[in-house]
Amino acid sequence: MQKLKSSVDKTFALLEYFTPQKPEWGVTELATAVGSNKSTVYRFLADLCKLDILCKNPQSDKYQLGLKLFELGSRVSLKSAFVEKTHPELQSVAKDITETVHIAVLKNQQVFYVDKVESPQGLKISSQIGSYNPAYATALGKILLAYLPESQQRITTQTILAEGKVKSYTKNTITKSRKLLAELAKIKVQGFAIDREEYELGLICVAVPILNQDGMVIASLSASGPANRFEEKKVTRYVATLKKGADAIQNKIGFFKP
Amino acid sequence: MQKLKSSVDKTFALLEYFTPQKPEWGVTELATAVGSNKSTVYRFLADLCKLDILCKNPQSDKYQLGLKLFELGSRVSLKSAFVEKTHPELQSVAKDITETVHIAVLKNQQVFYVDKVESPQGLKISSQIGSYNPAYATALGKILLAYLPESQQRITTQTILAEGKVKSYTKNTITKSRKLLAELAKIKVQGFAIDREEYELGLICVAVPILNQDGMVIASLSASGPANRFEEKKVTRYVATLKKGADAIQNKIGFFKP
DNA sequence: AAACAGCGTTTCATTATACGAAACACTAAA
DNA sequence: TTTAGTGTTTCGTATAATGAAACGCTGTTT
Repeated sequence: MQKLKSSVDKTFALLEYFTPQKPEWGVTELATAVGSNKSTVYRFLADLCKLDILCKNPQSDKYQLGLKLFELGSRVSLKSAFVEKTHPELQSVAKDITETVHIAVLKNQQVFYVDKVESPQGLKISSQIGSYNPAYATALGKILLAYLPESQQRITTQTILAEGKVKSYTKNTITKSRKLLAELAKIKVQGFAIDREEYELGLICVAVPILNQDGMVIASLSASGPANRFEEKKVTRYVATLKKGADAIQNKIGFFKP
Repeated sequence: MQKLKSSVDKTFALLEYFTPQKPEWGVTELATAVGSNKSTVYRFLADLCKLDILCKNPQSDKYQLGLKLFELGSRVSLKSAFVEKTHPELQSVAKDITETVHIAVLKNQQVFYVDKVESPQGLKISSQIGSYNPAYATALGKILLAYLPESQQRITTQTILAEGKVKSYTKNTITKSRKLLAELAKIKVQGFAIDREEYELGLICVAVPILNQDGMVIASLSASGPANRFEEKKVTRYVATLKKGADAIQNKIGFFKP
């Protein structure tokens, strides 16, 4: 704490100590933990308490995170804050692969496109941020399904493939429950998903998962383009690049709980 | 801002300006809004940005609340210990009733909104998690007051309705102490509270209590929407659904210290 | 093309405020 | 009663926050 210059830094450095593992702190113990003076820490805690950023647990008489922080946290616009963090990574992946890169989440059991960086090449897929695509017919979607907790996976795939709702977009589209579950199992083993013209003829897409600290899938990252540009050896390279990108994103937003 | 002494105060005074109504601020406009110097505000924003408490929207090039704040908000025990458990129940109640569902607690003698699930219908009330509303003018608040221990109830209602503090939000708002106490007694007998346009014209809200194992009220659960959708017979059904939800929540949280 | 206006950002001398050692006020145990 | 552990307050000193002004940039107007 002594090396930090601004009060803003010091304030949030203190708040960082209030973790789920150690949610309550007394003045003295926190002061020794941060290596700072008792009265300095006391003033910070008292100030933060006045603002409800912290509050005192009456039982233990120690400080803990307060309701104001809860309020401020609820105000954060996740979409913009999230994209803000991940967009640069998409850019560097797209630059490396030179194909269009997407990041998507599962929403209403469909693939929801959160952000994209377009391929610099002339021939590229058209897609719309904020739009939906079927989960069973896209690499992004299959990743999101594959990494679902098993209990959820069964229910979700059954709902998705329910009679009358399935559509064969191409001759490659997976429409049978057994085939899809087998595909999902395979995807989880190999660590990436590939969509070989299952949604649109001539279009191939490779996707990898983005997991949080608890190993839960929170999003998927993909590269997609015309089939002729996705030979086997290139796919291997793309997957490696995508994984690096997914790692970088995980480190930036690792705590995120959907 | 000029009257605030500590940097902690100044920091959070600035953050307060980032509301759902105005989530983005430039340096100059925020400086004039708080009545402070441009460079001072700039330094605060830049510092907060470095910590991810704020971030810059690349489109507008303005500052907005960042992911770190979301993370800190998620760490508040209220959220980790309470909201995470109760949210699924809110969802199922909201799905059944198809109106916006809120859960709230009493804080500083006001209604504090802890969580919500919005109505799927187009016309719905706007509310902000983490914000406050007057207890005497809302169904959620009247429930929380009605189930207070008698000794506390007298003091609290008197404080709330003290001269000069009461506000008639609509012609239906209860502002007299005797009327409010009678209303609270009635609520406790019938087991639910209803706010018939007492806070906002056109808005009706029905609420039931959530009690802990000791029979103490710890929160209230409500459904609210436009008056025309809350006919008498529907209210009866809503109350039944809310009570089922409240029961489920009680079983999940068992013992909770408010 | 030049001048202007409006931003965000940087600089730097001034001064307000954050700092820490020590004292103080409790509480609980020895 | 003493001791040791809290949280809290005090006050002279040191440092970090401050604001006017300048800077650099962008887009618009003349």
